[in-house]
Amino acid sequence: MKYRRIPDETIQRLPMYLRAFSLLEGEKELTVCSRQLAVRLGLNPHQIRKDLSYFGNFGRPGVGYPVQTTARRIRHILKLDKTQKTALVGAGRLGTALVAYPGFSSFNLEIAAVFDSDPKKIGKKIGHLTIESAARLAGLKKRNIHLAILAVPADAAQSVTDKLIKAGVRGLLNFSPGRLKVPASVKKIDIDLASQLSILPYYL
Amino acid sequence: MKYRRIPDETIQRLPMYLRAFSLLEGEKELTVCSRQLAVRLGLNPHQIRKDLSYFGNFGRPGVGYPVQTTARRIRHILKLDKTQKTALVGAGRLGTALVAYPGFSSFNLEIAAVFDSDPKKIGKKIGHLTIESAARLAGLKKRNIHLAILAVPADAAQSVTDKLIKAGVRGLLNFSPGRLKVPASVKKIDIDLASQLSILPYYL
DNA sequence: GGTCGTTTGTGAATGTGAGCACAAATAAAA
DNA sequence: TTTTATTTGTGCTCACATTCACAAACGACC
Ligand SMILES: NC(=O)c1ccc[n+]([C@@H]2O[C@H](COP(=O)([O-])OP(=O)(O)OC[C@H]3O[C@@H](n4cnc5c(N)ncnc54)[C@H](O)[C@@H]3O)[C@@H](O)[C@H]2O)c1
Ligand SMILES: NC(=O)c1ccc[n+]([C@@H]2O[C@H](COP(=O)([O-])OP(=O)(O)OC[C@H]3O[C@@H](n4cnc5c(N)ncnc54)[C@H](O)[C@@H]3O)[C@@H](O)[C@H]2O)c1
Repeated sequence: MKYRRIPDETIQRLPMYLRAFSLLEGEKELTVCSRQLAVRLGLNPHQIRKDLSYFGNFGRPGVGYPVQTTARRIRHILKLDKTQKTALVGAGRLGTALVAYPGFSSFNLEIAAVFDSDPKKIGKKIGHLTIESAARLAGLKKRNIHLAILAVPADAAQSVTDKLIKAGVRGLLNFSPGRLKVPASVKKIDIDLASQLSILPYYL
Repeated sequence: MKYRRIPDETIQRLPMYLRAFSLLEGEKELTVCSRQLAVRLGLNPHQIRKDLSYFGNFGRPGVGYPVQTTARRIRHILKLDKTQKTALVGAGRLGTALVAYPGFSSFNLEIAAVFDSDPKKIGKKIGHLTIESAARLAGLKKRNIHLAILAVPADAAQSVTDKLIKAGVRGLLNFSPGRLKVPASVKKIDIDLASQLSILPYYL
């Protein structure tokens, strides 16, 4: 396999593939071909083959993809073969919903720390985690946490982000609306729920 | 202006433009040029001009875009000039966070009904809304609600979706993971938070 | 060992969005 | 009125993701 630039779009589809392979793993399937997988996921078999081929030869012609091996390799590519700890900042309505969500663990993702600035919330338990003061954000590097979820009000988002980056965070999932400035070395994903919902009426 | 197909990407950027224009409206600005707007939004002035030009001539050369008029026209395009009622199905952790979120109203979006299947929840108040039985979904058409947010567990998602569509819903914001089958006449937007978070470690 | 049906991997073709350059339009100044 | 400084709108080009087509690889069966 020659080197080719890997499209961001391909990376974005990997979790979907991983979810499918994990499911097949549970069903004790040994192999799966791109056609079956495409039906399951509602997309094009060519796309799946090309996506996977960026990372080397996963499958065997005439057979398909070995379920267990491929699942493992995708986990490795996404660095999900080790549990990835994530910090959550903002223990508000959205934040508490996210902490309680069990669906992250199947990807080996773990919310390992929760921060808030509200003195009334600090020290309270949220699941098995204790809400910490935002002043303690600087300690994230020592705790080996390099990812963060941002669920604070928009006007606090930039200052919290700056602190997070200073604390060594290099991946950010941002729920607050409005632009957030981050250096190029930090990967940021924005989820603007109001904007997403605003799109729907257009298609009515 | 000649007819050109409008890219989905353009539509997806319109809420962002609308938010910026609404803000400028509040600041009593009369006009804004694509360059200023681009700085604010962190993107390319050419892109903004091209996007807006799909919908006719918004701006005046040498001056820029009239703030109020343009805000109004974008609202009209997105059909946000009238309040758009939305149903929420699944009054769980995520659902309650969404109902309480005040950020939808600035787009003229309103969560106008909440449904759940849990008898213990039905009848309870959530904000100023009363949680209704999922059996009452069929009444959505009469209540003029054509949009829905899906915040139910994955295994209930498809059956609820089918009911929603039967009830006349034509736009869907789906938070449950896994593929959801909908007819082509229905616009569906998937938000898979676990997948999004799974992408971050790759870039570490 | 040879043939046949199946499935992968990948170079090439296609389609589409983003970026660019410039002409036309506008306002303000000369 | 003419000139100059801006800024829009848009055809064109470029970059890139998706789709296609086919050769090579593989297993099964004879
Ligand atoms: N709730 C939703 O459904 C929803 C939907 C879309 C977007 N959002 C966005 O998500 C973010 C959070 O929303 P929410 O509804 O949970 O808000 P919320 O007000 O319920 O919670 C925000 C929390 O952040 C904490 N906080 C404020 N400043 C802080 C700081 N500097 N450091 C640490 N913590 C701080 C507050 O104490 C509070 O607990 C907002 O930006 C909002 O726009 C929320
Ligand atoms: N909580 C999160 O932060 C989060 C994150 C990512 C994705 N999600 C997804 O969002 C969805 C909801 O998550 P949640 O954490 O709020 O779950 P939850 O279990 O807290 O809430 C689900 C609600 O749906 C109701 N419900 C179940 N079946 C129903 C039916 N047939 N009709 C109507 N209501 C029904 C339940 O009674 C419950 O109140 C899930 O699909 C989940 O995967 C949630």
